Amino acid sequence: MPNLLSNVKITINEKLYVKDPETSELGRNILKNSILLIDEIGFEAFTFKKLGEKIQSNESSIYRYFENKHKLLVYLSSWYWSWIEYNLVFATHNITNPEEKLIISLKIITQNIVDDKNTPHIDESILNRIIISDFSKTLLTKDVDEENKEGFFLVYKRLIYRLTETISLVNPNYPYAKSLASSVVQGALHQHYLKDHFKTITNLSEKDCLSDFYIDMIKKTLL
Amino acid sequence: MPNLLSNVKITINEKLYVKDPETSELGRNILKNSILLIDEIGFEAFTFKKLGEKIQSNESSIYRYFENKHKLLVYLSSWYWSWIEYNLVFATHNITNPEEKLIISLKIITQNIVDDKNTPHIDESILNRIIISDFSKTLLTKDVDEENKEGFFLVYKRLIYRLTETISLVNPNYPYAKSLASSVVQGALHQHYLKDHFKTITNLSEKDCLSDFYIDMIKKTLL
DNA sequence: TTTATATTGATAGTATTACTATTATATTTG
DNA sequence: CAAATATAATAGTAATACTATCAATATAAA
Repeated sequence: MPNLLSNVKITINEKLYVKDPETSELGRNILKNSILLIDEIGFEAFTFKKLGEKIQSNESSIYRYFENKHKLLVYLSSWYWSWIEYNLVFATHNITNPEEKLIISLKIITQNIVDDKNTPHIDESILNRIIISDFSKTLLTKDVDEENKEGFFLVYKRLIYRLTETISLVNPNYPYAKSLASSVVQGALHQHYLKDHFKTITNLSEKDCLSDFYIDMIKKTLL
Repeated sequence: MPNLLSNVKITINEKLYVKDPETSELGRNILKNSILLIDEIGFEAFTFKKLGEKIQSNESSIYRYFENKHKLLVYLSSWYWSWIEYNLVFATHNITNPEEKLIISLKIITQNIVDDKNTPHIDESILNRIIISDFSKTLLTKDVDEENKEGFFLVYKRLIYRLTETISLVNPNYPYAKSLASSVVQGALHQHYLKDHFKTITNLSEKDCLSDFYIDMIKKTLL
């Protein structure tokens, strides 16, 4: 029985691409292999020329899909957050108890990601590593405000709105719901990064689960 | 009466520079104006050539102080975190009540920064803006592990150790002291960034104080 | 005071990046 | 089959991120 996601196409802001990469073989190849190559050599060293070599295609062909690597990264990020949002909405659907809904949401947001076989050209577990290392870079630029106006970060913000609402459902009087929600989403990525590169300043390790930290913190903060 | 800091020279890891910029007029000029220029045009657009033009010096002269702009940013970050650490140690000195010490620490870490007149060539309030926008970029590279081994991030980690200890003093049984400490230090920068660019996903605004959010959260979490 | 040494400035040069433009060649569609 | 579209190949430009060399100048040591 296929998961619902196999019938749901994730829609991305049109301003992020020149030509929709989901509509052609080359486009999907660009998505798939850009994820692999960014993970392999890092976003700074990643270029369209190297990607072209990897997929045996031409640099100029890739430029017909994406204006530059920054927009490709924003595209991949939007894709990722849409996928997380889908999982969140799906997992919390019909859950009426606010506390339970919040705990499920926190788990979805903080969990280790495994590949979703319904999306053959996207490996979510690798994409997750890219998000952990590189998502911040999409926000931390001189053009944020313009790009934000263009809607580049809508999906990300919508995820945070959802979490904010769930927080407010649990405790309507808590005055920092938005800050708490954005702290969790961004902080979870950060803790995963620390786990891999700065083990001395995190309690998270391979074996244990990040949601324990956040569930404990948020329960105490809200109740 | 001069502040103690006017007599304390902030020492930076020697591997971060080719020639110590604090030892010459040109070096101090590089520090001062790199802060201004990065703030002005953003770290991505910042180049040694442009900095050379700004200070009426030569690109090649700047390379004699710093290998590349990444190391300059790590240098500036180390400087910033040293300065914060100094303020923290100074402000919590002789405070024996753990809770009080924690609250003072949180205020130092989350506060809005104003220029410290004891350091004429560094404008801390501008440097703070750079740290908010660009500090993450020093950590999120393919070379983190190597650079971490070289001690590039020691000052930052030491600040987090200090906060961790203070947290453990308040509640020795709390199991996530390290993650909580690193979340606060990193999260505070993030909330400041949201305040300036993503007002809809934070409760922080110009008029109110970020420490309220963190003090509330940490008190509830620890007690 | 001369000499040695270190510092800075000016210029040139290289490899790579981040593109744009053009033309040729496939492939698909009407 | 003709027309339109997508891709590949090549070339070219401006900027970046350096390195190397050499001259000019300042400073310190003999």
